[in-house]
Amino acid sequence: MANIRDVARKAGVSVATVSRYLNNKGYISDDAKKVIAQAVEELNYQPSMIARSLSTKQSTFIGLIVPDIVNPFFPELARAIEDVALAYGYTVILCNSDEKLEKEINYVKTLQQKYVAGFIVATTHEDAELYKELDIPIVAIDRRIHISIPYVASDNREGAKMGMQYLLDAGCKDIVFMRGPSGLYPADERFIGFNEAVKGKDIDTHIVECPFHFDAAEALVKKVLQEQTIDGIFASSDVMAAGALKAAYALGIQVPEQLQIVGYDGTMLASQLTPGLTTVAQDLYTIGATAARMLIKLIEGQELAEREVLIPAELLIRETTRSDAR
Amino acid sequence: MANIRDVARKAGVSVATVSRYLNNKGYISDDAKKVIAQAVEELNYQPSMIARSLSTKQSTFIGLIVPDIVNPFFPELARAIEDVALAYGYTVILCNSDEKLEKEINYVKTLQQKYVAGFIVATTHEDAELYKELDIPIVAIDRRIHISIPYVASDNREGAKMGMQYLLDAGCKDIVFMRGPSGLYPADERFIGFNEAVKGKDIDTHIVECPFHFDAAEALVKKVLQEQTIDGIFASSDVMAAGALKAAYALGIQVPEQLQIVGYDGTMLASQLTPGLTTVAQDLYTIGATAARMLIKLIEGQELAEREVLIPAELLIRETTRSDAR
DNA sequence: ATCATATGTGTAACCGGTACCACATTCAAA
DNA sequence: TTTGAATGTGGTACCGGTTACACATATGAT
Repeated sequence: MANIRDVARKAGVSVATVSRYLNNKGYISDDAKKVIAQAVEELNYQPSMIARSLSTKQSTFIGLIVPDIVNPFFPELARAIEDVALAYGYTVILCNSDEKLEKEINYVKTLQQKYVAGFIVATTHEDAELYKELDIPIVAIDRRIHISIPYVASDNREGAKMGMQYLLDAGCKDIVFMRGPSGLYPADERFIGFNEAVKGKDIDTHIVECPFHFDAAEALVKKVLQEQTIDGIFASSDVMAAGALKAAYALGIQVPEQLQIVGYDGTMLASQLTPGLTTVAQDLYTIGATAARMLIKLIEGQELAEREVLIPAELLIRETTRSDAR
Repeated sequence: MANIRDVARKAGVSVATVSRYLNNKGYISDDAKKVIAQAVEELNYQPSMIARSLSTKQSTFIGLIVPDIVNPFFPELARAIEDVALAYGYTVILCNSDEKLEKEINYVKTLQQKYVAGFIVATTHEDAELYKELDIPIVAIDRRIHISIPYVASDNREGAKMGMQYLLDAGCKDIVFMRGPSGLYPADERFIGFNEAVKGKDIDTHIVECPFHFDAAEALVKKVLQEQTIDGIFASSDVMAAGALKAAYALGIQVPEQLQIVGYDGTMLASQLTPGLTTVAQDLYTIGATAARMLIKLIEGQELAEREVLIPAELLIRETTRSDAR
């Protein structure tokens, strides 16, 4: 592969001029531009990002740390991030932390050595010292890290309120709220939203805490449904809701006739389930794209208009709830 | 951040000695080792991968190109690849080609500039000149590129045969086979396996071609079910099967009582559906891990024992088929 | 005693860019 | 005419590693 000196030689100019041309920086005559463009073309020259990185101590890599790539929530986010990163000339490095802090730390270290330009992080471990002390740009996504770190997520509180309100309107009187792990910011927010919707209403609610995993949710709901009669479940994620649906099915409970279910997230999974899952949809694409744009701004030294952005959620009504009940 | 010269100075040796120490290469006295280790420790030194890459023209990045990250099949593969890459000190760069050749080409170019060490590719565009001409290691996964390029996938032919056989054993007489896009290697292979299972049997079969997308599958199956009576569907992917399930549900057709469905892939989706989807499970983790190990061998200049490996598939029997029919 | 080989270390060129600084030239304002 | 800013270009040190080569010493074989 040709290097910048080859181009300079062929074009009959200095490497400095070629470099200026490539970076659109400083003064260059039209003549020089033409002759360099020609040489670049003929040699099929592509600048080495590695050399550039070494020299500038910058790179066009973005590290994306997610806790569980198999959870459909994260690939949808990743897709959006990837899209805008590509548009701005950045490349995304995928890191699956498996919800282990240790792996997160390991990744951050490794990627620093490789000069990543910034991180987008969905961490399980809030308030992690790790990130606060890093001197490269970071944007937190879905899960907040620290007030000092820019954050983008959906409006979990309003979303949960909306989902719960819908279940109430649908006539449910005996509702299980499956909350996510306590201490996890979005899970806590959704819980607050749920409480706001329920306050003052004359209904029975049961709170259960559940990790964002299918199997755990299924087992938990099965147990709950065996112990008491319930006519509504509001799950804090689509995966959980899928587990709930499966549990109801196993017990011969009809959805939505006997039991209505609302999920959260708005992933593909929700639409692919049978019956289709009514869910509070986060605008995953917008969240991911916004986070990516914010990070790139940060990387390029621009100011952020807002350090915290909440994207409104939207209720997607499908078949696990009864619209006729309204 | 400290560099190698700082370490050398602190340890009172030359940079060459430090480099040798770091790479475990050439002769080094125990004294030198000790004093360098000390200096590395004190300075919290971490070698720059960028500088190393520039010098050696190698890197520890692996490019992973997938056609659709939102399809649950690929994240599960990615997870495995990522796991073994990490274990060997490599980092995975995620590229979502959106099934567009143009994006694939763009990625390959970009990553070459960044000196990726190799690619793992699931391409939609077989026989792509692009890859044949690349002079860095490549492993094809799921979808074959060219005989010259190492390939790992599940044994699609046997898998399809097994799935179809099961549907036959379950008593289905009127079966729709939803094949994937023709020309796509795994789709063609599964079709062959299907034919092998069906040959000489006295049953009606209907072949429909369908992309690996939920919506298309749902619409197609709905149409088919309205036009004729069917008692079995063998779908070429779990996502397709989910669409079929949804279509049956919409038409009030009971699964598995009136209609039995078998999927293909063995993704999480299959287990999360209600009823649970009987499916021919590819060992996604093994496939991904094997591909990653092969690529790393190639990168490190070792010979491959086999250039083509097929991982056996396994039938996962769940609730969209009737075991009692056997 | 001599020579070959193994062991150990340092110097400096090189990888492919960037960017500081020096040096020309042109052109308009003073 | 002088001055100085704007425009245009080149030389070269530097980023932080690797490694070929030179050189020194110890060890063992002949």
